[in-house]
Amino acid sequence: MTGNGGLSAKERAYRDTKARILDGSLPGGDLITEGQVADTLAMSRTPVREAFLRLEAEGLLRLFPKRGALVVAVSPSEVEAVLEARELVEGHALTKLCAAPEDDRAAVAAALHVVLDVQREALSREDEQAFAEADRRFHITIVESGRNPILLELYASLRDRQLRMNLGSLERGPSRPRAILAQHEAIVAALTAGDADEALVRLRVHLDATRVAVLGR
Amino acid sequence: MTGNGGLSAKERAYRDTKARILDGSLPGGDLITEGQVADTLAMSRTPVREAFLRLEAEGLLRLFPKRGALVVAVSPSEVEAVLEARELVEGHALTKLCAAPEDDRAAVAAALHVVLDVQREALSREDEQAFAEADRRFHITIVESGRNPILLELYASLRDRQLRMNLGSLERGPSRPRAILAQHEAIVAALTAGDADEALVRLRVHLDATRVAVLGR
DNA sequence: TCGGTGCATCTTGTATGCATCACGTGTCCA
DNA sequence: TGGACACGTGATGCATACAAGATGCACCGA
Repeated sequence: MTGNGGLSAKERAYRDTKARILDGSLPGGDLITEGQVADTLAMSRTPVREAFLRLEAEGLLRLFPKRGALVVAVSPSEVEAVLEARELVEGHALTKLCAAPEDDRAAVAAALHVVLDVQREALSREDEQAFAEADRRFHITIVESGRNPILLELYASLRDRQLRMNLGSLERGPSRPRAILAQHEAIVAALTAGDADEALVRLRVHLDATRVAVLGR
Repeated sequence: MTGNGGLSAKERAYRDTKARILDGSLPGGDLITEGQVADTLAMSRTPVREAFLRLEAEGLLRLFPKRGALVVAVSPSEVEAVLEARELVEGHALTKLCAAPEDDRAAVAAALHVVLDVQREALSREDEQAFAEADRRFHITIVESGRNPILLELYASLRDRQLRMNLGSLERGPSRPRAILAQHEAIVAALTAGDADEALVRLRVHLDATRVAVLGR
């Protein structure tokens, strides 16, 4: 054991850089270099380079040959694209679930109720971190129920971009978490009833609210 | 100009390896190494390494630390996942299109008719290559009409995997191209009529036929 | 003053060397 | 006979060195 926590240098470079992009300490539009990151993390450029390639594939960086790496800024059109893709993937999972045997639906609904309990508790404690994590868990649970690895992976990348979008979110008052929770509950209610159309409507309401919170329209 | 066609070594490694995976000369289950490919292409391991990482992200390779890279075999469940995702993405574009202004729909339909002409002509010449290219063009055109870069990129990766699936395709008789063409025509007809439900049905028929051709069921 | 040119500098692209790790094999001992 | 273990082999992981492109700026000439 090297004592570094078992993480490879590549993995450290990837996670650290990604975290800094997602939490906003590397703002969109910034031009960063392999050398900078390598120095910061006390490693050579090689693993950093591989991390950059991966981040480019995820759409968080844009690499310019011999120039550097641009932290991609979230544009309104990207927000729209992300939300459209999310609606498609999550909606598909919900539809599939409503057409599935009662037992499957009940199992997922039960899992979602657990997540909602956690989220409610986080809200009462005003623990933003835990609330966001539960939010993530909620949506992932829905998509996972679709049992399609390709769509699940796409969704993971969509959630990452969503995180960044939320940073510049306009609406950040205390009423928003409550609204989110209510929207989640409505989705689960429709799902429990096996009403696919209603579930899709509720999902759309939820994502529309997200768009308004992020874009202001 | 360096005379190498303007392609970086990384790009050559990526394209060459990908091509060899897609055309079957590197069959699924094979274990390849960075060194082999580097020697073959007369370059160092570094660019090959980056190509491997990219291919892993696309789901064509699976990297085993300190062991090598496994060319992933297409499993029946992957076929199902790809086709499900294709139906979702293409169907979404079709739905969107049917809800769009008449002019937009007509423009896409016109583009599709052009592609179909090419495909018909390829069929009459029995030019498999051209037929497959037109097939690709047909579906890409549909997805492009959705104007969502995220979904379009996902779709491109789906098509790549589809290519490999077709290699092991069971049904390869002369009747299959004709059937494909007819299915395409049916989709365009529904689209021209602006009938979203019908278009979705026709799409499903087409993809079901693909599944049967690949999996035999 | 203005536009072109050459250079300093910064960055990535690629090659190479070494350390490390995983696995197969053969040996030794109970 | 069978299992543990040391070791050889081959692969990757990472560091480092060097090559080459891109940029910005000082400098120069008209």
